[in-house]
Amino acid sequence: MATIYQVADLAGVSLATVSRVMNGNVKVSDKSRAKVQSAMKELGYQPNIIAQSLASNRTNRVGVLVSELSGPFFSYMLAVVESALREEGKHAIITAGHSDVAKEQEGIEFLLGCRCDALILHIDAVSDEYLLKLKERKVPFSLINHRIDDIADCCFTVDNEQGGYLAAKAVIDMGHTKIAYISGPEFKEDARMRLEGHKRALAEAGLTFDEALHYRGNYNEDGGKAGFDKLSDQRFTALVCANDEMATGAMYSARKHGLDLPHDLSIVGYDDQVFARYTYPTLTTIKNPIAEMGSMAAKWVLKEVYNINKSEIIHNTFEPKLIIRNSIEENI
Amino acid sequence: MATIYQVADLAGVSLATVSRVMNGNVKVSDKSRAKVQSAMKELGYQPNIIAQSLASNRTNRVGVLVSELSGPFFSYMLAVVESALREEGKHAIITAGHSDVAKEQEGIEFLLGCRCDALILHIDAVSDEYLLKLKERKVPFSLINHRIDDIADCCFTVDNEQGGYLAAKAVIDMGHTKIAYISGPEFKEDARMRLEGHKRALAEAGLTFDEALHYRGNYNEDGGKAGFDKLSDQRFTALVCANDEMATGAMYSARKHGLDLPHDLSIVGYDDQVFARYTYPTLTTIKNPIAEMGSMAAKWVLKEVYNINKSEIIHNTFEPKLIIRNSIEENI
DNA sequence: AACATTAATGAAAGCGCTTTCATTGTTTGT
DNA sequence: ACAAACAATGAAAGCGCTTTCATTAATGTT
Repeated sequence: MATIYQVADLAGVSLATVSRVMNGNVKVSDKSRAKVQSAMKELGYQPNIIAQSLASNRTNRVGVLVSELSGPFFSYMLAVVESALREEGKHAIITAGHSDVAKEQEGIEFLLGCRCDALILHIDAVSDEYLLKLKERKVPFSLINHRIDDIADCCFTVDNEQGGYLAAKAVIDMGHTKIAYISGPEFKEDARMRLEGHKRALAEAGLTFDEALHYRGNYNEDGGKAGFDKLSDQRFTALVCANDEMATGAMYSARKHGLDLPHDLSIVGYDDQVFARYTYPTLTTIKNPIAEMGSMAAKWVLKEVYNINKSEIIHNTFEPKLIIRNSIEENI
Repeated sequence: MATIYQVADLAGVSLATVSRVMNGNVKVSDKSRAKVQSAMKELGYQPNIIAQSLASNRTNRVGVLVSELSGPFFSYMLAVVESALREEGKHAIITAGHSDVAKEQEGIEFLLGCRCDALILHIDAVSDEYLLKLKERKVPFSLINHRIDDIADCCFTVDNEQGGYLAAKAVIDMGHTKIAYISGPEFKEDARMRLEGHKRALAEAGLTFDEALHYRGNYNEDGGKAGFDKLSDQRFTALVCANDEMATGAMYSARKHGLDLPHDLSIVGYDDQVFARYTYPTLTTIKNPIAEMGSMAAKWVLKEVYNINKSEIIHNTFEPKLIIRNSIEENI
């Protein structure tokens, strides 16, 4: 593998000049540049990025931490982030936090240990204090799906409250008034916000939120099943779930209880997982703009850390969208 | 950030000794080791892995190329690979090949440019010659889901022929004799092998493979729809699809044609995608041991490239498994 | 034509490690 | 007690770049 010395030799210039040609931030005469470039081509020269990193104190690595690597949700975001970074010659180092404080911190330390220039974090568990302390260390990072007011400019969030609102409104608009809700775990910010939005939609329609029609789930399919079982002695014509997994669980239980879906019960999910198109009936749900958020977080890093596309306009909040399928019906 | 010099100073030894303590491959007296370790702790020393890479010519990076980052299939494998590597302090650099020759080559070159110590490749399009030439360059790599005889020891494949066989056998065992097949794209090795297995099962049962009951699909949902539409003028009681997407497409079309599933038609998929549990009826399918393969590929790299767990036994072929759900029924 | 600027270049230090090789100090055998 | 062998250590070179600083060449000014 050719080194910069060999290029310099062949081109008849010093290695400093070769370096300048590569980096392009200092003037080099056209003649020298031409000589260097042809020497590079002749040798098939590829700079050693490790040496570049050491000398420049820039690794061109961006650490990405998501809750799970597997699962359609995060992997889609990863795909977007990776390609945006790669386009600019940056490498994504990815890892998973598994929604656990210790593992998330360990993941962050791991990425820091990799000497990443910046991090893109989708965290669930780690505390705001930890993150604020992290901000004081030198590594820049952005936050996906989590907002801390003091550092709002690097936070990219979707309006979960609005999503919760849209989900409830979908069935309200179809004339439902007895609406049950299976919420996500209290400790998750998005779960709390979705519930807020749900309540707002009810209030706006002049309906009261009834705790008897509320079950606190865990975001898993089981939670949906358990939720429906628990709620089944109540009367309601629509059921809104805080995510798609729980919605499918609820569908399962509802059918077990002999309900004809969607006729006897309208169900709404949240997230627009891939399988939402395959459930029976196909699931009406809320789609979060994951790709857009990932892409924006990548742009933020590119802009703030690498000074690429300085003119790019960064926005921090994203709107969820209602996806109507067959799991809801007019209430007659 | 503390450097090795500061540790050496504080410990009162040379930096060579500190380095030896870190790497642990050369004898150091207990006294020195203790001094060094306490100095490290005191300074909160973390070695600069970039400098280590440069000096040792080892980056501890493993490049991983998959067809798609998004989608449950690969992301699950990624998750397994990443955690296996991370456990040994190696970093996964991931990228996607999008089943396209140029993009796959570009991805490989990108990973090579990252100075990865090894690659784990899930390729669809690139030619065997290219890979064999790659083998001659110095970067070791392993292949997932693709076998080249000359370098079989680094290839990790699932027996797709057997999978095709199992899928067909599932409906044969239920008494079906008129069995249609929607295959995957010819250029994909796994698609060809699944078809082979399908034929073998038919032959074994004394049934003849009828080209009129065969549609060449594209592995997408559309392909499944188109396939069923095309086949619908034929008579058959079971339909085997070369993947789950096409199976759901076929289900959709079948229902449009007024069939009652699974009563009027038994359907089998392949891959056991997450959504297979959510289709209606839930999909009988073939599960590939993706996680096992990913894990084994990671172990191979660890063993061959990093000399970790030398005693680990590597095996190269994996068996698919039939997952029975509700989309098939006895033929009466 | 003599001088002041500016532009382009090269020499060399340094990034933080690993590893070779020479040099100590220590043990063993006789 | 003394040479021979060995174990532990340190000095220093080197990995392939970037970047500062000094130097030389080119250009402009009067």
